[in-house]
Amino acid sequence: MEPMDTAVSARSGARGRTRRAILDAAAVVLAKNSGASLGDVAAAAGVGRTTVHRYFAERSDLLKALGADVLEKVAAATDRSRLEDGPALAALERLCQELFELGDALTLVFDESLVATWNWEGWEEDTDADRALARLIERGHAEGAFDPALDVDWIVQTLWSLLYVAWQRGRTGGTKHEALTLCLHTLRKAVSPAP
Amino acid sequence: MEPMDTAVSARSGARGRTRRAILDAAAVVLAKNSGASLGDVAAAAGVGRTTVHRYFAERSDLLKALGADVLEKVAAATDRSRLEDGPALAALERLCQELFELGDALTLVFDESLVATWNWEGWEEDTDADRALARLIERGHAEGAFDPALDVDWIVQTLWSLLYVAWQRGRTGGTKHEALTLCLHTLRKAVSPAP
DNA sequence: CACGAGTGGAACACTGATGTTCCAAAACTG
DNA sequence: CAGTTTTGGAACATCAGTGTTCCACTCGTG
Repeated sequence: MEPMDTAVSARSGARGRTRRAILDAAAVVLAKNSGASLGDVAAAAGVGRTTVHRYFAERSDLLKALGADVLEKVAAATDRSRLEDGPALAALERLCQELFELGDALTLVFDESLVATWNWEGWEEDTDADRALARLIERGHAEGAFDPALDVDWIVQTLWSLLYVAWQRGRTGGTKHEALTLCLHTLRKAVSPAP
Repeated sequence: MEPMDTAVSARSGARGRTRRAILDAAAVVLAKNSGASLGDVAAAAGVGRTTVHRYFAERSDLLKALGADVLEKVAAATDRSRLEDGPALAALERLCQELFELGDALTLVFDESLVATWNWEGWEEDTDADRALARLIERGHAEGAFDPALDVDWIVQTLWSLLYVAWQRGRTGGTKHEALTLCLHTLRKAVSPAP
């Protein structure tokens, strides 16, 4: 009855739930202010500051776990998108929709000072998700569905930045659905070959 | 003997130069890590920490001045772009080129925790530059040069995010010129009406 | 219901950044 | 070159965040 499979597994009921609460709260709080204190995170999670330290000894441990958590979510979203299926453009749009659901988590990927934390820890090597996306884009290029003037890296970065902007928009002004529509619409035109 | 005319004026030779050095260094350092210490900024500017305090009493004063400085630069870039002249798309591309030259300064605009600092200080009301850009986009809509599905705010945000991504690319990988080309190419397709 | 796991809060030492003061050295100005 | 301006650095008090320990409380689960 011990999951303990890969890196981060669901602990026994009570602990697992608290851990999640802290991680989720941290994502929300740190997305707004990457310099927020652990006290802020604790408050947002509805737990005591001591409890946070009980789960993550040091601040950097929390940040590292948060990074791993985001990575896991991205991996799951990528998986669900089945990037190998159907037309490349449609697959990219599926991925976009899935990633959009990650919410504040995707904001973290954009934070320089946050990413720097887990940058010097054997990271930076591409994940499976990164590779899958790269393969999709190459396929799109081969199929003539993607603009050949835009290299893989540029399309990846553009995708993320449009997601970021769309998420910010949903946070302040209009509907999330409307924001996603704009994002997809813009992305489609951006990656399609010039007419 | 008191300049103090408008907001930020050029002080007497020596002082003005030091002030600029600090402001420029702050832009570079804070762009990379918004939580950098004043000591870091001082070191990057090649001045003593005391000197920084001499020009900006509190940290928030430096941040505020930095914000004003960026705004000023954006205003100047907008001005140079002459947004009222010629086709809307061409004008937007001119603006894009000018803003790209701002370098690290444009990264600051993207930093949530930085913007938050000067957000609660009577800011947020649109500047002249904001209005000029909004007018340009509306003109583009009227001329049929811009996609009617994209509202003003979305186009503005997209412009800034593409600039951000392009600048990051220039910082790590390829040429600045190459990055700008990709940025312009993508922006053009993104804002043009769907075929 | 009883017992242990899980928790919150107070108290503490410690660290790094901040902001201030003072003074001697350097830089600029006339 | 004399006099003022500007500067760097040392020393200092202060403060907020961090990380630790301890103890009493309250869950939930058997």
